[in-house]
Amino acid sequence: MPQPIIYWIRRDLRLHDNPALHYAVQSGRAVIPLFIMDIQEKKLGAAPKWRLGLGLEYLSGELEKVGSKIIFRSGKPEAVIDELICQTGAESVCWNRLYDPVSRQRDEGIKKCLAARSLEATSFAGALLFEPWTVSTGAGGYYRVYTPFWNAVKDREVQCEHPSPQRIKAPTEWPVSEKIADWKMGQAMGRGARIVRPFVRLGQVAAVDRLSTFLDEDAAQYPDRRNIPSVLGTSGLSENLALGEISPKQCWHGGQRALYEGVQGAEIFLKEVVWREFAYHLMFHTPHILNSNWKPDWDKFPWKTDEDDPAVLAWKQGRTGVLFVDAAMREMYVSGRMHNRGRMIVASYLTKHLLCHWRIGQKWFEQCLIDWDPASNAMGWQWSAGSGPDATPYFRVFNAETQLEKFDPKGRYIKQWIAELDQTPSDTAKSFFDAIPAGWNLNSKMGYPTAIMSMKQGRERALNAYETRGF
DNA sequence: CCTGGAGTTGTCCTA
DNA sequence: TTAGGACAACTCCAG
Repeated sequence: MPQPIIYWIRRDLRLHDNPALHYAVQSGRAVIPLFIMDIQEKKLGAAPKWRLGLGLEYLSGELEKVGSKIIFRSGKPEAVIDELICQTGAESVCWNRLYDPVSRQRDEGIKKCLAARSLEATSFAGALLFEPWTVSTGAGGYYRVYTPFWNAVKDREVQCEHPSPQRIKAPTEWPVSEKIADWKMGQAMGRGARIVRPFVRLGQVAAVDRLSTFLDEDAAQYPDRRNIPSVLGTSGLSENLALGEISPKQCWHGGQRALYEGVQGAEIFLKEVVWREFAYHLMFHTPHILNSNWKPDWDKFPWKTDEDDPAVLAWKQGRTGVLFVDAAMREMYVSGRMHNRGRMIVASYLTKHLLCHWRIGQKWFEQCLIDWDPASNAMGWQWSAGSGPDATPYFRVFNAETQLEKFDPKGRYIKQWIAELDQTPSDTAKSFFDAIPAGWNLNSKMGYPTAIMSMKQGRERALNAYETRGF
């Protein structure tokens, strides 16, 4: 009997269209699915960490249906893998690739270590349609602008999906596993976990189900409804894509099918999937996008960096007195997500009206979003702030009041998330006060705050600062 | 190397 | 009421 193979699980919590798992199963060996709690996972934001824990528990259940399970271990990945190899006699390790600089460096090191001992280490493209080094401009560089990137990939052939394994061969004896519950991955969520839980779409089955419903029912109205924050007009799949509960390939093929059938919103949906690819393209080629101004000139811009600034606190707490901003911030706290339009508005407000550094917003999103993704989050914030590639022009300052009239004329979104102004507040709006930390000392009886910064004055101040930005 | 068209998501003023 | 242009300048990218 051949020696077992270790399948290292990272952000690919699915059985369907999982190239590394497929490879492991096809090898004919016994497969040992392994998840490692290493320093990177320990440092995840509160909501993403909690959500990852839920995803892992679900995946473990899925694996059990086909005769397998997850071995949970904590420690440095090299050491953990080494130990598991010793304990099981495995001669091979496989995984789906990640593209952030820290993971890349780590994985490269592990690959070298294993190769030096004549052990097989194989990695696969499971998280992206178009890996960053396979897309380049005519001059051979990477893309800095979305539209040419889109044009470069839109007609590419995308490989078929890998089928789900019907059965996964188990080792004759399972190695010991830690208990994921002991890791307390939801600890930092505090009492928010109970509130957010009903909003989670957990696991590959629900994700595929949502993709089908979206393509069959919602995609036709996607061009208009995706901009309305009070309705589910988007696919809402970011949460599942972030953890690999659905693959971009599944989205791509589904979208292509809809396009072929003449569904109105199909192309926009495909473009959105490619925006995710573009974010990874940028992160791969310019990793500094994650933590400093992509355009270094912006280092001179006088954003406020004090995270304890009362304005920053008001922004985080959804108490700026600007309805659209506050509704969106509360939506994030209660549901673990935020509508795309909300993200643009709160980001414009923080960086332009309040003149606060985009890093403050980026870090807060990293704590709060269950669909948090390093590449998309960084790109989005830098786009809003103006410091990023292909960014919005400096004079484009969102007016949260105008936006409300345009995209929420009946006040439905506000009713969903703001309790104070309402005789009979909605349950979601009330639940905000149950989700937030008790230390914030807020309750729905406090009255809605007056605006900490007027739309007009904030706009003028921002335009001034951005015009004389000193470079 | 040069050239020219284009660049996710807005706002405000004017005619 | 509505439609169109200004708001900057620059970089990107294909040809």
